[in-house]
Amino acid sequence: MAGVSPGTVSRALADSPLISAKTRERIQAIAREHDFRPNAVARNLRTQRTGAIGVVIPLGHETGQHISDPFFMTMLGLLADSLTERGYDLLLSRIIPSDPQWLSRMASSGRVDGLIIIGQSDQAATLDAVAARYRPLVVWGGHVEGQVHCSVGSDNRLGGEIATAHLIARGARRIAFFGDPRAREIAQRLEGCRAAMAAAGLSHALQLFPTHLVADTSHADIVRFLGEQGKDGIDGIVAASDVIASSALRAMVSLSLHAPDDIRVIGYDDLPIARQTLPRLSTIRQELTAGADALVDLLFRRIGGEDCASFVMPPKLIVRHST
Amino acid sequence: MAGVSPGTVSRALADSPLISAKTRERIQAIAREHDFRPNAVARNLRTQRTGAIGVVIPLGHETGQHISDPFFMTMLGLLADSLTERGYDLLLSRIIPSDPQWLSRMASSGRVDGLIIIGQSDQAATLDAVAARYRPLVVWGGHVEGQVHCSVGSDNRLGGEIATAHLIARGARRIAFFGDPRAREIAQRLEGCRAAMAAAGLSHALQLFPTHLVADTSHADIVRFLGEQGKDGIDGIVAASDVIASSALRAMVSLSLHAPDDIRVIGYDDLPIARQTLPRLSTIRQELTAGADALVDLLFRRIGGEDCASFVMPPKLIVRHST
DNA sequence: TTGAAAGCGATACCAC
DNA sequence: GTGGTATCGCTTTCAA
Repeated sequence: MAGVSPGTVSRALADSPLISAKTRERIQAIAREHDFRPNAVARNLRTQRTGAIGVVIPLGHETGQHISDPFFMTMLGLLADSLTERGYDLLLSRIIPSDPQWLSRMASSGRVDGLIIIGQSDQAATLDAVAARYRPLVVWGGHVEGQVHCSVGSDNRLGGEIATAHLIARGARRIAFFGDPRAREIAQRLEGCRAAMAAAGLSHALQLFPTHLVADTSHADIVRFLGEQGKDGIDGIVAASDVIASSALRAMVSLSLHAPDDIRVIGYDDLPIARQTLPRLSTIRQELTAGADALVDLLFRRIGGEDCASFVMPPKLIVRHST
Repeated sequence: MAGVSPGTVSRALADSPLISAKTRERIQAIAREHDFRPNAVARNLRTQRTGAIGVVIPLGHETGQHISDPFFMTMLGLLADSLTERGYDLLLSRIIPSDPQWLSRMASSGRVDGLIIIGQSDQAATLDAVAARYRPLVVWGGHVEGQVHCSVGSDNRLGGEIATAHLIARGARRIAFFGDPRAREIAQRLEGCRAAMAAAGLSHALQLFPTHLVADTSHADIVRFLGEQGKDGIDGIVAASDVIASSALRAMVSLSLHAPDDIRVIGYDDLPIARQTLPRLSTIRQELTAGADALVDLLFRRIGGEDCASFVMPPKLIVRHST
């Protein structure tokens, strides 16, 4: 085309040092003129790197969930900022892991240089299996003893315990836990909740209501549950997330139940929405900004070959007006 | 490996109909055992399709902006839902178009099957140039006569006019427009604002304050501007977005200015945050859900070879308590 | 400093 | 039905 070999063109366009300045100039000029641009896919195939990080949201226990869920969006935004800052793109997938191969398919597809999984869902075993062979993998979620995959998240058990103890301290006795314990983080929060109830001698008074995470479908269920229970059935709700808590608060309004007088409600996450409910939501704060930074940081350390442990952050009680 | 040719393996794993059931079974079994997974990048290279759509946020006029901006995140979530529903992944890039090649590089990199651009920024000319040659491209933003690229967005000029007319109807006379007109949508909103002022014989009383879109850096500027103006300088603010409006409301609080009594404030977008300001924000609603669906729909029609026009949605005045 | 040629890992066409 | 083989578009040794 320009009278040189493809190899030379490649070098010229890559600003390789082992090429004369004038041939480089000439080739770049011609490339610009015919606006030629190297095909990234071919380059990826050859170099075995892509400059993209896969962000995946596994929905093992929850098929209806949308990416536009406030928690995911918050996390996603933070990850996007952090990754694009480092010059990486994000490949976003929502996956319903019907097929147990879902993760290793992503991992060895060659489309990404690393993987960030948001939430373990009910796939902790799969994550462990893949993590054993695929290094550049980090997970937002709960940590347990002996876990193979590297995770970042708050101490969910402690968070659940603090939340419940707070409700008890405020006078609640008949408490319901709203959340689906098939997800590891939720299971840990429930565990903490149980511990706090036991410590107060209230083990018998805990009800588990396995709300779906999906706001739309769960809301009707919540209304029904609260309708049946009334304020005589329960006087406290430990919600596994702010989204669930805010749904519960709205349900209470529609049933003329008042928070905190009739039922005290506490959430988890401290998303922006927690400040916008009526009454404003007491909750357990997770530092998502720090969490996202840690995820990205650990991921790149692992890409670099380093081996690094999970990162567990302390949860923090935020008292507002719903308790 | 299994005693057959690579071609046969490929067919077996792709469930091709021209292969015997038993060889298929046998090969798939072997593949599963050694957990072999085809390399997607190589496949992409050969088939020239990737199953991914690029979503890019050009920041031509605004380098500090983050993806976690509420408008982007809302739009991104809606697009992600819609695209993943159709089995496509999202490749998310934040691009600062210092290099005029930024778009065509993305387009012809072969990494994506189509491109959705969020906001024209100041790159409308580039978009037109690329759209002339690259079909699968749709843009969120403003539409102008003779525009080459296919866009989806609200009628920004009309929206700006409605917003301003509303302020005037509420008694505002000395109005400031907050927004950077280098972005096409903003320029159109400003144009509408000017028209409404002219219609009321108030052309002389319009001030333009070219706020940055970035919340952090602009806030201080807004405080300074409002401090200088005071309530005698202006009695109405037409903000180019809800984010800017909410920043203005907070600035007013810190200056002991009251909305709507001292200064009436109206936003644009009707994001969730508009309902959470104090006082709650009057604004011009854009139907983002419909917009995202339209973007995706038009994109796939264009990928299918169809030619389709821009889509302009009617803006709608939402009156709350800030005006 | 440049050219030739060997892959990267699949798919698809063409014979058999 | 299945096996060979060219090809997708680039990068990168190895020689010259």
